[in-house]
Amino acid sequence: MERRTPAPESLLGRLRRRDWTLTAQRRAVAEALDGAHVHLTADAVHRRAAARLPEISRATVYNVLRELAALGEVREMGGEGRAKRYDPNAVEPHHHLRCERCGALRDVHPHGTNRLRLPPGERYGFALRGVDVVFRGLCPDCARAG
Amino acid sequence: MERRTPAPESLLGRLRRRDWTLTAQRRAVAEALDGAHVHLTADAVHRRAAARLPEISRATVYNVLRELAALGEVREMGGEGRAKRYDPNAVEPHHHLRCERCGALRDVHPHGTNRLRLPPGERYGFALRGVDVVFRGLCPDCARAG
DNA sequence: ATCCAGTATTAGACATAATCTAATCACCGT
DNA sequence: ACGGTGATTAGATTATGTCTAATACTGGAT
Ligand SMILES: [Mn+2]
Ligand SMILES: [Mn+2]
Ligand SMILES: [Zn+2]
Ligand SMILES: [Zn+2]
Repeated sequence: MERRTPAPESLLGRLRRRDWTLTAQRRAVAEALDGAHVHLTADAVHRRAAARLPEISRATVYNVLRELAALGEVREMGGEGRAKRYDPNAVEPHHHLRCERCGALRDVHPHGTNRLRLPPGERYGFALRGVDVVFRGLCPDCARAG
Repeated sequence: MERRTPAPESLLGRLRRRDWTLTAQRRAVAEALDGAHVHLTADAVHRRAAARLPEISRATVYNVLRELAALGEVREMGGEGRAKRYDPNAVEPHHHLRCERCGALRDVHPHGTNRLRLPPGERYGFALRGVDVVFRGLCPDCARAG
C-alpha cells in the first residue's frame, strides 16, 4: 500500500484566503501558473494569461509574479542562463530535475536529502535557510536530437 | 592531524597543458578567474582583465568564458539572480552555499551527497549527468544589515 | 625573415529578459 | 458622484549576452 500525500491546495485557493486583492489580472496569472510540473517563464505565463484576458500587460505579469514570489506563494527559479521560471508548488517541499539542453524542469523527491549536512568548518557564519538539489541530465527529446 | 587535499593545479596551469592557443587576452581572463571561492560575473571578469590588459574587449571575455566552459575548465553557473557566474574550480567536485540577499557564493563539500538518489519512478527518461546542491542562507554581512 | 592560412580579437549592432516611470484606471467607502 | 488608494498600463530604459563582419595576430612553411 502506497502512502499518498493529499493533493495540495491550488495556488488560487491559497490566494483566496490571503488578504490580497484578487483582481481579474491576478486571477489570470494564478490560473496560468497552476498545475503539476509547471515551471513557466514569465513570457509563457503572459501568453497563457492573455488567452483568457487579452488586454493583460507584460508589466502586470512581471509585477504579479514578483509579488507572488515575495509572498512565498510561488518559487522563482533562476533558469541557468535562460529566463527565470515560476513554480506554483511552493507548499510541498521538493527538488528538481533539469534538462541541460532545453531547460525543462520536473519535480522530484530524491532520497537522502535529509542526510545533507554542511560541515561546521564550511558554514562561514551563514544563517542557513534551506537547501536546493538539482539533478542535471538530458531529457528524452534532447537525447534523441543529439 | 587534518587530512588535506593537495592544492589543485591553477586554471592557468591546466590551460598551458592544453592544445589551446594561449594569447595575452586568454591569459588575462584566466588570471582574472583564478583563486579560491571565486565566482565572478562576466562583467567582473572583464573589469579585472582590463586592469592588466586595458584593450581587451567585452566580446573576447564572453568568447573566452564560453570556450573555457565548453572545455570543462570552468563551470558556468546560472546565478539565481541575473548574471551567470564563472567558477574556475572545475577539477575538484564541490557544491555551493549562497547568500539569498547578496548572491555571494562559497565552495562547500557537504556530507551525504553520495546518498542522493532519484527514485526510478521520477527519472522521466532523463540521462543523468550530475547533481548540484546549493545551501541557501544569509551571509554574516547581510544578516547584520537586516 | 617573409608569407600565408587559419584563428583570435574587436567595435558595435542586435536580441532578450526584466525593470522603471509616469499616466490612467478600478474599486471602495463616503 | 467624489476622492483616495492601489492596480494596471504602454513604452522607455537597463542589464545581460550574442552576433557580424572587418581587422589583427599566430604559428608553420618556405
Ligand atoms: Mn517544482
Ligand atoms: Mn565553486
Ligand atoms: Zn531537453
Ligand atoms: Zn549576503
